Amino acid sequence: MLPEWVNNLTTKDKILETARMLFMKEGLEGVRMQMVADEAGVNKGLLHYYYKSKDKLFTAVFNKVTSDLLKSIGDIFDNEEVSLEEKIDYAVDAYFSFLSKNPRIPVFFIFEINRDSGILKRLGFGDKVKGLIESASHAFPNEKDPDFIFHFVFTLVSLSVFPFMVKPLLKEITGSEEKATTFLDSRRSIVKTTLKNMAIS
Amino acid sequence: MLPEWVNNLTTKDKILETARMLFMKEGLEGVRMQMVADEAGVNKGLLHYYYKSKDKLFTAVFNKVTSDLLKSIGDIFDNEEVSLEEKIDYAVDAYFSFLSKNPRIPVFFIFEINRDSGILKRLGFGDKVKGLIESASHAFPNEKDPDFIFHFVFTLVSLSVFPFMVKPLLKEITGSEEKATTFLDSRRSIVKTTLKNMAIS
DNA sequence: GTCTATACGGCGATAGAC
DNA sequence: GTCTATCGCCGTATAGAC
Repeated sequence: MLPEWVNNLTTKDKILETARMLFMKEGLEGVRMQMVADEAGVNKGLLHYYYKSKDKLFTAVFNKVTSDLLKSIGDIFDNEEVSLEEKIDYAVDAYFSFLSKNPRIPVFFIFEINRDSGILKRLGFGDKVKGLIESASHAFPNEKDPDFIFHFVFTLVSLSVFPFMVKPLLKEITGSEEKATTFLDSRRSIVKTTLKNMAIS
Repeated sequence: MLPEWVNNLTTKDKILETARMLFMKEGLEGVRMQMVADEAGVNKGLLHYYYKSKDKLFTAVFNKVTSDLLKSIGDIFDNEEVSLEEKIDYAVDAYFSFLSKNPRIPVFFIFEINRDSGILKRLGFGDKVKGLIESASHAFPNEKDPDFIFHFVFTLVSLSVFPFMVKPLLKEITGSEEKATTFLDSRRSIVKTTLKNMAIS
């Protein structure tokens, strides 16, 4: 159930990593401390020893996940000075690749910000995103206005994230996991084309 | 907290409607039977009298929500024989309007299908969606191939639904509920333009 | 149909031995 | 640091009066 590499971590990190996987799938209230202990192969008492309470453990997980998420968006614009077309190809590929490796992050994040609307303020997440948009704008020809940049990135994220979030439905419609994955991949070129159309208009 | 019209319902429906609102925000495990009873202004025993168990109540809610969701997609293509451009305008406006009235449905639905992957099969939801895509395809000039139709509808839904799901983040970034709503509205024309570009290519 | 009282289990959390 | 035992509460569900 757990990936191999988790076994090499310290007990504290092993707990955090296990909790991350469980919380991402089941949400805060769907997870039992006993589950985390069992999955991680450690004693339940240790969870409280290291993280004090379930809420604190959850917050630690949420922080980890959101920092991964922010970094992933930052990374996709972090490429050399090439043509706009190439930048778009690179960005879409990078984002799809991140989502393939972390398919649960978007649903988790979106569920949580809708359930507990204060969480973004507590983490100062709004400012971090603003900084990120700022730096993303450097990837574009500077004649474009800020509003356009924001809409452009927003479209990129919408089109890339949504297919991964509805993958269970795609699996049900297409009839198999493989066909759903194939469809996901066929979306990639649609996203690229759509963004290129948007950039030249 | 509850809308006025709920008071006119039978006790059974009052419970269902209250449960729907709570489950949509908090998820299955985040809701207490006592909460539902208190919000609905009825006795907790009645919840079991009418719905037997929490799980059964939840399933009743999920059924109600998904049938609303399916109907909303069906409706947006249910317009007269006008030009493709007008159809797109109509479809986007109709879908945005539905989402404004039911902003929580997408997050709820997506969270649930990812948490309990068997739920779609149990409800026969895949077939219902396939039938819907079929009927949606009649809204398009018949020279288009089925794959294109599917991608087109998928793009429409992706671009429309995503902004509503991240509204708490938009609120945090823009600084106020009103500005977030304004941004949501500015997305509407982007979605229309994007779809028109896609249709003519 | 509606309400009260209560049974029963599960869960988060702590104390304390090793 | 790790493990066992246990406390106390909370939540679902039921029994039974009205």
